[in-house]
Amino acid sequence: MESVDVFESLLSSSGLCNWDPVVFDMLIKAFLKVNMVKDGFRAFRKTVKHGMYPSVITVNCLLTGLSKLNYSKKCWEVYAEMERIGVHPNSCTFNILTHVLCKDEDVNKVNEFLEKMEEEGFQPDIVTYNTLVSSYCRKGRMKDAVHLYQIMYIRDVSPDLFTYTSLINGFCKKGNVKDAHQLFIRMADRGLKPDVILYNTLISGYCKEGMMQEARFLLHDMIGEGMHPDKFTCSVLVQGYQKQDNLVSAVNLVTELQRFRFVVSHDIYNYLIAALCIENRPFAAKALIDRVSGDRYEPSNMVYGELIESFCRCNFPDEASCLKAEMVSKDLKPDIGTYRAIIKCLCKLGRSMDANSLMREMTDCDVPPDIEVCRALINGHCGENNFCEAQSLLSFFAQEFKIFDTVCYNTIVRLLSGEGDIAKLMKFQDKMRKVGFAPNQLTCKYVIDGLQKAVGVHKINS
DNA sequence: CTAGGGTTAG
Repeated sequence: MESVDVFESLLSSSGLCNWDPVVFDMLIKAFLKVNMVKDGFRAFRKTVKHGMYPSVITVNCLLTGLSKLNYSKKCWEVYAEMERIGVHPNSCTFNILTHVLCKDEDVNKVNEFLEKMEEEGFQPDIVTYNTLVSSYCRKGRMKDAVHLYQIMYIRDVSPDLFTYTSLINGFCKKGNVKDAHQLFIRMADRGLKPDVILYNTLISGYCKEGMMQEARFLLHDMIGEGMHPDKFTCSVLVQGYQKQDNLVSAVNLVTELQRFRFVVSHDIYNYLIAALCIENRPFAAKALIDRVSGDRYEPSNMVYGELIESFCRCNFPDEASCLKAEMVSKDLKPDIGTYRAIIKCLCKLGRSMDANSLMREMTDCDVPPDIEVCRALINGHCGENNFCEAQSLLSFFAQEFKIFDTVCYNTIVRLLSGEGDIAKLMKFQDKMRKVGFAPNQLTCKYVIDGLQKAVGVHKINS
């Protein structure tokens, strides 16, 4: 839609000045540069329709864009079009299309295509070989991959880091870290220096096999070589430790990397903090936050929530409240789950009055309480023999928030019945009816129990 | 300087 406008306006304004058809070439490239592949494709078609020829480089950019979106069919359309209008493909074109064929798992077609490429006078180069090797590796066809790797030496196209990364990754994926490492050593013998991606690949292989010591050794090796472990390195190692339920080592690793001032993604911090919270180790989680918060890391709303809930599960409501206050001071809005956790925890620990004020705070912040909050408070007050507060909360929740918790209602009825004060019971019943509570079977049973108790009748049936 | 090839895993 937009490309039509841009193309047409470019076309219409070209009459007003000296212009060069290269502007349309640039337009296509510009679309692709900002990842507007479809617009680039449309602009390409229109350019051709108006009898102009985009450059090979531009067509190659277009093919790359289409290939990345897996629009294979469109790639071949473009290729046919360039033959038709006489834009000669070059080695990049062939490599891009080889990649397309490899992705589509068309092995026979790949060979056919390579023959055609040679007919047109292009020898497969390092990129062509790497594309093929990586394709074999991805499909787990290591024998074919290694065979091609040997052919590269024969044809005097020396394998490079890309080749080795594909092969090492291929072996690792098969669980064959030994061969992967051997290749790594051979590569070094041939004078190639592994880069971060290559280290990551092998480290990931070891992590997948649970060989964390080897993985860690490689990490130190790469640091010793002056390389900077990246997010990828960190995430692979953390996941490796996690797979062995070794959260402590994962946390230690991350703090070590952070001390070295290497990039640790905030996702990793979030992940580890969440994991510690789930394992009910809120103090460790809090310590991790404190240690890394200098690292431009700020816990999100969700992380705070998880931490607070973890403290609550472990019966540390004051630590939880403190964090909640910290959230508020940072203009983060605690959600219902956070409030609910602290309220439940306080009630469980016999501090229902403290929970009350928290409930007031949440309603002041326009976070309406839910039935769980209602139930926790009422049960809490009942447990602390504060029936009065329980009763007033029951009607408060009903009136203000339309929460009618029959379970709580019946609990109070049962307790009042147990006290044997019929007048009080009836007064309560009456009040509750007015705010909208309807008694059910269980309510009636409790009321009858209360009456019997009051008049001293012993139960006949138990 | 210039387009094309290599790393996790959900």
